Amino acid sequence: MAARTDLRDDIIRVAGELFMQQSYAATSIKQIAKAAHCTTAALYYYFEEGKEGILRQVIDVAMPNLVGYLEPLRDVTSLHDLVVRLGLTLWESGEAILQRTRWLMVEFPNLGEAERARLHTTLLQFQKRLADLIQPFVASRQDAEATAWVLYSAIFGYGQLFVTLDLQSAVEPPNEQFVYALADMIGSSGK
Amino acid sequence: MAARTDLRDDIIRVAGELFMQQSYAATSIKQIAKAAHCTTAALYYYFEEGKEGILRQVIDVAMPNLVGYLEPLRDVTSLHDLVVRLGLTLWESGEAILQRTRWLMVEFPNLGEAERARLHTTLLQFQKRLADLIQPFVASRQDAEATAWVLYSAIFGYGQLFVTLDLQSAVEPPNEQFVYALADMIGSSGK
DNA sequence: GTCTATACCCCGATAGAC
DNA sequence: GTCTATCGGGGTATAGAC
Repeated sequence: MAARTDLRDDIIRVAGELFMQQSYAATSIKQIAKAAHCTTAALYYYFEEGKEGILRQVIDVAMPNLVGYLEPLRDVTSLHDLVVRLGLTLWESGEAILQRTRWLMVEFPNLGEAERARLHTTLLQFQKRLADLIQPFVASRQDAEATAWVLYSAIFGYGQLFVTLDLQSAVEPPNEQFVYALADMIGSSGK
Repeated sequence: MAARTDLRDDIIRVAGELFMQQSYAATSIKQIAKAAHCTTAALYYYFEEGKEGILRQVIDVAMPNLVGYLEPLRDVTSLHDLVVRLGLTLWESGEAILQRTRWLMVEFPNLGEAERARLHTTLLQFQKRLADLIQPFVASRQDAEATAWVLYSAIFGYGQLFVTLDLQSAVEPPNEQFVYALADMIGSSGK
């Protein structure tokens, strides 16, 4: 670890880790200061609004860039292909996203209007982009939108059940069966 | 409100409400005492383990009885029928369940081994029961199980997106389109 | 910019009166 | 059974030295 050049960034980083592990309410500024190797007074130098100011910065950084996961899927050749590749991609690299989404869900009641609006925009962008990818394989835009919601909900719900609620520790997670079953269903609904 | 006959039940009830609104960590026993119209000393009379003891009782009460929602669906005549009726049923009366599930998700890191195991059992029972209902309409038990996971994940994820993350305040929720799109996909995968 | 020292409050918990 | 009174500790936040 190099000599500290930017304490402010360190604070946001370690505060983010603590918030996600323990929730905002359960994390004290003394903990944050200790983890960032400074004192609470230093926190107040960078964040005049105190703990809430830190939270706002952490939320900014935590907003998931879901749309990025869809870029590599622009060349899919069928609905079945799309679902399978999206499922496998998310399964490989989606734990970080799930973590952050879980956290945003936990803190949702603490979020201000502006942050809620940003989160909604992010979620809706993903659904629209997903509908764009689905559109070539279905009859209408309305079908594409509805199919996108189903796909989104299923993947999201599966992640919440098996990762966030840790069902994967209780039963062997049916990852492949799930993805292929979903792909069969969605794929067979195309034109 | 009648004269208090059972302070203990009152404590569990109001503590549950506070925990679900604010999370366990953010709720103090002084708040609980005030809401239950008693002092903190009285809490310790009923709950020797203090705040954690109260949490355990609240969790007991909060465990969602998901399986109950499936009882009225024993006479479905097709997969399509099953999905539509389950979707509509949950949409009518499922907010309370979603609330409690959201809360269990928030508190999951605080849960002990025993509570986690009970939660997992509850979730898995629902999936098995769902697979039982699906089985007559598909080729194998394995298909029924996989379909049950897809259905469960989709409904669960949809609820989390639109209710817990309050997407319903940002866009008109596509409830009917969603249910019928899901029913078409799952229904067309039967035998 | 970062620290020491401290103010003031609410936290969870308990002893002992009634 | 329920209360009053209180303890020790950790919470957020700040003033002022360096």
